[in-house]
Order: sequence, then structure tokens, then C-alpha cells
Amino acid sequence: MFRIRYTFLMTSTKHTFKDSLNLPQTNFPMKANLHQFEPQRLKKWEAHHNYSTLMNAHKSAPLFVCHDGPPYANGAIHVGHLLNKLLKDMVVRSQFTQGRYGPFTPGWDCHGLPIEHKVLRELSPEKKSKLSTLSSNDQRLAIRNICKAYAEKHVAQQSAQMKRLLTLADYDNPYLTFSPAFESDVLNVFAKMVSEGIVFRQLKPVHWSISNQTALADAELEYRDHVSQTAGVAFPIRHHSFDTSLPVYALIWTTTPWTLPANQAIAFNPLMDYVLAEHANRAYIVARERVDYLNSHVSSPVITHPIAATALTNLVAQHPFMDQSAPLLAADFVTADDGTGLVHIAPGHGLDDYILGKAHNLPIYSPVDADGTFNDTIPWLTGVSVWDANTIICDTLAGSGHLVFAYEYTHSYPHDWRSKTPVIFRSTDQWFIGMDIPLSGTKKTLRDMALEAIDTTIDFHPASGRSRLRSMIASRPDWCISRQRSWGLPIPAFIDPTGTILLTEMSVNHIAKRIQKEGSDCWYRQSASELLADYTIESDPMAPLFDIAQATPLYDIFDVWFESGASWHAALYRTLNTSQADVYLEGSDQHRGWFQLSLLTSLAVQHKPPFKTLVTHGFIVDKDGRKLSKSSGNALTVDELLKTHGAEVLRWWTSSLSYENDIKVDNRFFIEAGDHYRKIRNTFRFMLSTIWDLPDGLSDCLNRIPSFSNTSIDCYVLHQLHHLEKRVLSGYATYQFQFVSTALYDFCNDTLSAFYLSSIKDRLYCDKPDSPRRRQSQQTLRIIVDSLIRLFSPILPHTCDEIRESLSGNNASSAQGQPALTIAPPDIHPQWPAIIPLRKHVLKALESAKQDGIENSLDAAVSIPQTIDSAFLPELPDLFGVSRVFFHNGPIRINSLMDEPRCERSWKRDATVKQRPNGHMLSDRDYDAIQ
RNA sequence: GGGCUAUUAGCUCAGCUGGUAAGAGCGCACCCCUGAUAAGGGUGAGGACUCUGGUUCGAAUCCAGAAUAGCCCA
Repeated sequence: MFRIRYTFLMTSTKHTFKDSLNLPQTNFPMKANLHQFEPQRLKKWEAHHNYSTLMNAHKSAPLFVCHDGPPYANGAIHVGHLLNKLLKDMVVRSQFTQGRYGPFTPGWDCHGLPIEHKVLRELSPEKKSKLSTLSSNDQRLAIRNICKAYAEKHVAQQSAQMKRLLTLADYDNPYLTFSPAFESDVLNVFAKMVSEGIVFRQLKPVHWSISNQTALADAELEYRDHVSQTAGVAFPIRHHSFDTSLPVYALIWTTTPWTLPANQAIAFNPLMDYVLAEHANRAYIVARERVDYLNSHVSSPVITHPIAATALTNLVAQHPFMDQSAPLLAADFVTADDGTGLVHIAPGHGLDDYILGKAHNLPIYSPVDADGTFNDTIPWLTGVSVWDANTIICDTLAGSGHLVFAYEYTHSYPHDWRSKTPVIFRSTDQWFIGMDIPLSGTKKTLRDMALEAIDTTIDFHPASGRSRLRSMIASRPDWCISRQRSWGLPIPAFIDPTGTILLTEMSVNHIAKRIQKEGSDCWYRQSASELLADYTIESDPMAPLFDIAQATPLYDIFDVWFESGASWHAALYRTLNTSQADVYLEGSDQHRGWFQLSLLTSLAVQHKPPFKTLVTHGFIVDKDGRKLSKSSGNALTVDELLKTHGAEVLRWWTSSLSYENDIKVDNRFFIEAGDHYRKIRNTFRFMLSTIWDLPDGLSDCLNRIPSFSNTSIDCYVLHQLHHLEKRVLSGYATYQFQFVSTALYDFCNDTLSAFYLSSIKDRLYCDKPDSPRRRQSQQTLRIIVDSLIRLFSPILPHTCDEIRESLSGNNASSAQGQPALTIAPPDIHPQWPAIIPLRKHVLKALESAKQDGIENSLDAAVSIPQTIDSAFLPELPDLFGVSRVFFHNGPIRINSLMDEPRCERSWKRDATVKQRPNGHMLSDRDYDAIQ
């Protein structure tokens, strides 16, 4: 009877009291419409001079510098840029959360071959032919002019995209490597390096791009498969004492027959065994381990006789077609991995060859011109390209009987990264920074200083960066800083008719001043005497005997890495008056690039690294972990991602990455990030909707915490919030954004949505509006919201501002730059840690009680063990989502209350429910609330 | 070929210096709520911790090798 009656009441009067409840209300929309509202937010920020306002407000806080590694001003930004910029932005913004001041100046790398190459390729035929009529300096100026416009256009484009990602940076005052101020500062750095005695000019084989007619840096090479014409070549030995009647030959193997005219020696490894291999009435010297290789390339098996490696010392071979000799030299770089174990040495065309040649005073001979053709020192090859020369030389060798075997060989070979054409080694005059020359100041070499800094003073995130950078520094060659192009900063050296070079600290600093005033174009407009007008060579103690009147400027430009590598001075010092950043944050490829070269210039000049910490992130790969191909990359343009997901979702995605490793991108990951974003947004929305009628201000809320009962849910959640703050701050401090975002998400999802908010709904809705219990929860919610937007704002700045506006109106101050609340941890009852697992067990028991017909937990009472402090009793029904909680001796038990009356207002089957004078079944609390 | 790194549920990832039956989110299945509603809540099923050796009383965790993938270099 009872059951039927109360069920009837429930359905018929279910919403009778809806209007008497304190139901949620908010203007904070559930749907974010990020694509629409983020651009509006940007406009608002710009109208309020967001960046400068924020910086001025925090100038007195401790400074933290994240120095921007300049992206190249070329093309639209891609997902890799997005990742890099957003990580930096979180570093910068989270400094404010940690109570610091984090200014950020964006930069762009504007000079260099990629732009020059692109610009020249896009030139119309008319313009090209017009260009060719100009003098070489006017050509350079014209090219530089077009390049500058190109760079400016792309800086503007990229800048707009980066802003659209809601990044906080001084976009009105970026650093650009072509600006006269930057160029001048770079030259000051260079001048100091000149004074340290580590800058030198030397003929040296360098990777040479034939198509672009320039020397290439390591960073400008890419390795691709290449088919080489290889040859086994016999060099007759002039005099020997081997026990054989056959003529003896040194058999070398080369993949570049065109370098044979420049041969100066043959190298062998003194630690390897060699034999005389007899074949077709000749005896070839080869490594014992390479006999099988030789057999595979000659018609009949060879017969071998062992010889001692020492017997090779002092042997001299005759060049097969040049009138010169080739001494046999010991070298440890010779291996038994391929070839014959004897290596043809052309010091003008290979790095190992060059080093060995220098050690033995061999000529650095390189008969190849800049265009890859032979010069007139080899009459029968003059004007022939090196690629064509391969065949001609092999034919010649075959004709003279010196070609033992020949075949085509596919192997990994360096190519020009722009033109994708194979490069060669060619000797030219280049400028170098020496790695192993003691600085005049410190008496230590750059290499030693760098290794010491890596081992002792620099922090690495992740830690593996240390060994990575270390092994690169330990093995890197001297730094070739010169390029033979137009779009760049000139190396300010002069040459006079005697071939004397003028390049001193004073002369460089002098040119730096000129360039600061006039820009580096002046180098191409003026003569040496004009450029050096105010320079008095007599007062320069380092100047050589030099004829300025007869001199001309040299037109090499700097490697762009030298310019960006000096940004700690040319950008950082100029803007912030400090030349050491707290952090440099870039992709792991920058161990070879910007990290390393910035370290070198800084150590040379200021004898300390330009950064305290290096943070590196991995590379973007596709959903299968493969390198992003052009086609898969095009499917995910930043503009498209912004349109479909919004910057906040992209920012959340970035925060959730384990960025140290490869980063897989696929649309579904952004969709997932969007789901997370909505979940967080809704949690905020609900909290906002429950505190709309809270009259008190925030400071009052914080002051009231100590008066909260230590068994109250509010006290517990504030305690959890305190721990969240601590965890988030430590995560931000160590750049562990994934840890931060997981902690924030779990707090919103578990601690708030599933636990706290579910538990306090009843009191928020059904208590009298100003009941102390309801007000206490509202104040708690207000504190939570305020704390959370401070923790979230480095990741979701727009949404946090939205929340602020919802709380305090459209003129609310921005949520950005606010330090964490760091609330004082309230004392909680010592049994709270037992309450949480108890709740889990109760929920499980309720789940199994569904089989017994108790589907709605408000139809249930729970009996729990008596071990819990009775002070918890008022909170437990809400915590478990049931109508009543009892203590008893025994395990958790669920009792049905379906036979008990149900409050028509709160839907709880409370013990106080009875029929009231208004005819409705209501609990004491609810009856009181509607009076 | 060398340096650095990664490989844990369908997917994305935690798992610190080796120690009771391997964790989370998403997804999936089932259920509740309909007074957060193009929301919210609960329960559950999913794993030879890439492979092969080794060290150890004990290894996802340390060592060696292999495979696959990424970055850098030759």
C-alpha cells in the first residue's frame, strides 16, 4: 500500500517544487565557439595592450627568460611550429603562475640560402635577364632587396598565425636577423671572437653545392641514395723489396674517380694485415680482409702472400696518369669495412684526406672550379664537369691498363638540402671558428669549454640531451662560417693587392657601427676606403701592413647559424639587458643547430653558456609513428586545425603530450583533446552556475577556511585543491606539462565532477539560499574557481578570461599573469583517507543492489562499520548519494527505503519526511526552506 | 656505419632509485539520472609490459644483443 502510494506521489508531483529550488544559472555558454570567440578575445587583448600591460604590472617580480629560437621566415607555420610555440608559451605564462616575470620577444631568422634560392627560382625570365646585366654588387643588392621583402612578408604571416594561437609575446617588437641593430650586434660578437684569436681563413675542402655555387654547412646537407661510378685502380709501386717477380701495384678503391687527378697519396691502416694478391701476372697490395671482395670483382681467384703492414711504410707509388708520385701513408681512419684497405688520398677533396695531407705537408690541390668543372691545370679535362669526368677517367685508366674493376654503386651520399643535387668536396678559401685553438683570454679551447659547460653547468630536459650534445661537441669539426651568397650579413674582411687580409677586432667593430646606421647594404655600395673612412689603421695594434686605398671588400657572408647563434647578445641583451636565458626550448634537431652554435659563440665571448637549461621536444610524426610526409602534412594545416578545433583545444592537446619523444598527430587526437576541453569547460560552467547568488567577495572566502569543520566535504576538497596547486606548480617548474594537464583534468573530472559537485548538489539546490551550509560550499566553489583559473591560464588563457568575465562582468581584469592562489591547507579529519575507499565500496555495493530493485541510490540507506567517527554522519548521505547512513557492526549493507516516504522537493527518503499543512510530503529541511 | 631516444590494455600515455595479484584517460559494454541535459553519475570487460639472452631470491623496471620507428651525424 505504502509503496504504491508514494510512487504515485512521486510521479504526479515530481516538479511541484522546482521553482522553490536554487537551481543553477549562468551566462557562461556550454558551447565554446572557439573559432568565433578567440579572434574577438585577441582583438580585446590588443585593444588593452595586453602584453605591455601585463609586463609592466609584473616588472618587479623575479625575471625568468625563455629566449625564442628564431624560426625561419619562410612559408606558413606547420604543426611543428605550433608545438614549439605553444610549449614556449606555456613556459612563459606559467612563470607568472609561479610568481615571476616572464617577458618574451619573438624572433625570426631572415637571412640565408633557402629564401635566396626560393626568390631566384620565382624570378621571371625578364627580371632574370635584367639582373644579369647589372654589376655583381648591384646584382647582390637587387637580390637582397627581393629577399628582404620576402622575409618581411613571411614574418608578418607567421606572426599572425602565432598570435592566433593565443601566445603571449611582444609581437610589436620582434627581433629580425636582418635588422641593422641585430646585424651590428652580431658583428660585435664576431669582433670579440676575432680578438680571441679563434677566427681564421684557410683553404679547406668543404661541402660544395655545384648548383648553388656555395659552400654548405653541415646543417644544409641531407643524405640520400646516390649511384656512384666506382673504380678499383692500380698504382704501380716504384721500388720495393717484396719476394715476387711480378710487378707490384697498390690497389685503391674510390667512389669518386674524378678526384684521381688530385691524388697526392695512398693511405693504409698500420693495424691491419695486408697481402700480395696475384692476378693476371700482377701482384696487388690489398688488405687480407678484403681479398674476398677483390675476388668478387675479378675474373679468376687471386693467390695471396702475406706481407707485414710495416713493409708498406716508405713505399711510393706512381700516379697512373699524372706525372707525380703517391707515397703510402699510415692512417687510422682506413677500415676493412669496404674497398681494398688502401685509400686514395686527395687532400683538396676530402676531410680525412685534408687532415692527413696537412700532417704530411702534401699540396691541398683542387683543380675544380666553382661550377664543378675542371680548370686549366688539367688540359685534357678543362671545362668537363666532375660527373662527366668519372667516365672519361675510367676510360683512360682502362686504356692504360690501370683499371682493375669498375661498377656502379648505390650508397648514402650528401646532397644539397635545397636543390637536392649531390655535393662534392672542393677546396676554397673559407672563414673558420677553430674548435681547438686556445682562446687568448681563457687559454682553453672552445671544445674544452663547451664540454665542461655541458658536464657541469647546463641542465637538460630531458636528461638525454646532455650526452647527445656532448658527443656532438666532442666530434664536431671547425665551424665554417662563410658562405658565397648575397642574402646575409657580410663578413667584414678586406683584401689588398698583395693578398693581405684586414680583419681585426677594431676593424670589425668599426664596420658594425656603419652597419648599425646604414644597414648591411652599405657593404655592397661602398669601396673599402669609404667603408673604412673613420678607421685609423695606425691606431689598430692588430692591423697588418695593409693598403686600404688599393683594397677591396670580400663578399663572403656569414653562415646564418652564426647570426641566430649570437641572438643571446643581439636580441636578448638588447631587449632585457641580460645575456643568459633561463631556458632555450627547441626541437631535438637543435642540438646540432641553434643550441650548439649559440653555446659556442657565447662561450667564446662571455665564457659562459647563453642558457641555464635546455628543453627539447621531439618531432611530429603521423599516426603510425612515421615521418610526416608532404601529403600527410598538408592534411593538417594550422589554419585548418584552428578552424575545426580552436586554439584552446590545440593548446590543451599540446599540454597533454609527452613532448620529449616523437609526437603522433592525427585528427582523432585533436578530437579527443576537444572532448577533454568540453569536459573541463562544463565543470567550470556548473561551478559558475552554482555561485551566481554568492554575495561575498573572494578575500572573505579565504579568511573563512579555518572555520570549516574538518569533516566537511568543503574542507576535504580544499585540502585536495591545495595538493593540486602544489603538484601543478612543481610540474610547471620542471616543464612537465603533461603531468600538469593530467593533474588538472583528473581534479576536474574525479575530485570535482564525480565527487565534490555530486555530493553538494543537494545542499546547493535545496537548502535555504543563505543557509550556512550552502554558503560554505559556495565559498568553497568560489575559491576553487579562482584557484583553477590561475592554474589553467597558462594552458587555456581565453577560457580563463571567459570565466573571469562570467564571474565579474565584461570589464573584469584578465585572468592572465595571476600567480597561483596557494591556499593555506586546511586541517582535515584524520579519517578522510579512509572515507574515500569506503565510498568506493559503497558505490560497488549500490551497483550490486540494483539487482535487488534499488536502482536509484536515493531509495537506499547504507549501513557502514562503526569504525568511522560519528562526526562524519551529517556528510555521509550526500557523499554516498543515498538518503540515509547508519553505523552497525558488520560489512557494508544496502537497505531499501522504498517503503518510506519520499520528500517531494529533495526526492530524498529522509527520516523527517511527513505530510505538511500544505498537503505535501516534505522533510524538515525542505519544509523549512519554502517557508 | 656512429650518437641520442622510443617500443606497457583498441588508442594516447603514467609506472621515481628492481619487491605484495601492472595504473589512468579516451574508446567500448551494461546501468542510473533527467533539478549540470547536444550535460551528469555508476559498474565492468580489455595487457605474452616488442623479441632473445643475462644479472638477481625477485625485472615492465638493470645489462647485452635483435627488430621496428624518430632526430642528428658520416
